[in-house]
Amino acid sequence: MTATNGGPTPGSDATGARPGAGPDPARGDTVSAVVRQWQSVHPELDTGPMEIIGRINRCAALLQQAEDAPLRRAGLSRAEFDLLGALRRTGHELTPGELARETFSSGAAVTKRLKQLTERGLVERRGDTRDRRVAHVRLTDAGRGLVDGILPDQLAYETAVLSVLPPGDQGELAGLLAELLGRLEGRMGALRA
Amino acid sequence: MTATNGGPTPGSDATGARPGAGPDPARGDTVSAVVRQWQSVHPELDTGPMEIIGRINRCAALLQQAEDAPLRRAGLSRAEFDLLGALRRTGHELTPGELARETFSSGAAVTKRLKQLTERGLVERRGDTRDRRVAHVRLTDAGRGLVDGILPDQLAYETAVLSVLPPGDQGELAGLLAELLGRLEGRMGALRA
DNA sequence: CCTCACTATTTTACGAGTAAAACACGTGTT
DNA sequence: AACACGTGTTTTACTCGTAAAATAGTGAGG
Repeated sequence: MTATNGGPTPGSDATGARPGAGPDPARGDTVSAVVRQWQSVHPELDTGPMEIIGRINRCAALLQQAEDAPLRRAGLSRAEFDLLGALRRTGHELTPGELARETFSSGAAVTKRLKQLTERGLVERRGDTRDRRVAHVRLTDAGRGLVDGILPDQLAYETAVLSVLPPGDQGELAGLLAELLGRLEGRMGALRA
Repeated sequence: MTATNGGPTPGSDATGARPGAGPDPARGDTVSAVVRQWQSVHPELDTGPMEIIGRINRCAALLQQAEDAPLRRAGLSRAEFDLLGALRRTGHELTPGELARETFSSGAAVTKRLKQLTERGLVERRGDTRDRRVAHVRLTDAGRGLVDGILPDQLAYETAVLSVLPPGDQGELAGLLAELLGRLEGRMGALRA
């Protein structure tokens, strides 16, 4: 997964939405339609969680689809971009293990991506001199150039997509998501510990 | 996609988070740390979109991981549950094509899932009498029982996970997500049309 | 009736991720 | 020194999803 996104496969909703029928902008989103269906079948259930979780999942799916456009133009998947981005933003070499943690993916996935990115000349590896188990990965000049070239486009694209919401709402949304995410991450950390 | 990250597979964040270091509950979420890193490398860029898209992606990844627990106990993947749920909440038979649209997945994926679910005795199919190309799928009694048995657990689990946010914030978040999703879906629909 | 164009569904080939096993090395202990 | 154990990375076997091709069937023209 990309550092930023981490979506399971795109498009799984807790609720299951109705894309078939064209969305009616005046009546709300597809998730609210699904929730109404459930309510009419099981009126006794509290469908509150679907209104948040279903929408987060659906938004993630839609945003990802839209968002990948500038990346794909550069021939990169989101996962690959996240890996390169982790190297770029930390500014120093990272080991495969660190990259896996940084991009929320398995070590095996990182191994495969590094293989491809190395073949494409975007990253280089060198072995650690003290501990020969570990490798150190860094961006090549081409890799750094690619990231720096794509990032502005990517951000501009995302800005455009999000511009359907007024800036005030964007700030509020970012704040609420930060609160939710912070507490979820704390809780997960607590479970692990 | 994500402005920052773009992880397609589960867990991709627009920003690329730092799970390696334990999250510090007091200092914010992993996404804000990633955004700070980007800012220090490229101070001229507007990283605003990452604060929303990165967090949505990351939340989706975390919630899905947590959320799937009750499902897996019943031996169902999220995708399978979505398919069964679509049949349950609409209350009538659906064709494979309708199921694909309803669950936001490809027809091929639906074909595979139907095969498995049919073998497990959770759904049944019958051919249309007029148009022999189309099939009609319905839940068996076992399938309906399974969905009705799981759904309350699933919702209770989701309620517990979301309880890290006070109810007022939950409502606000649901509202903002509904607005975003409604407009995104409208825009996508407009692009298609 | 035959054929062309279109639609619904399934099949095929393949890409990408994961978990678990396999490797390859350090490190502490005796 | 030798061994057991832990850790970093890669390999293996497998699942699942997709895109595109193949299959099957309808319906309008001619």
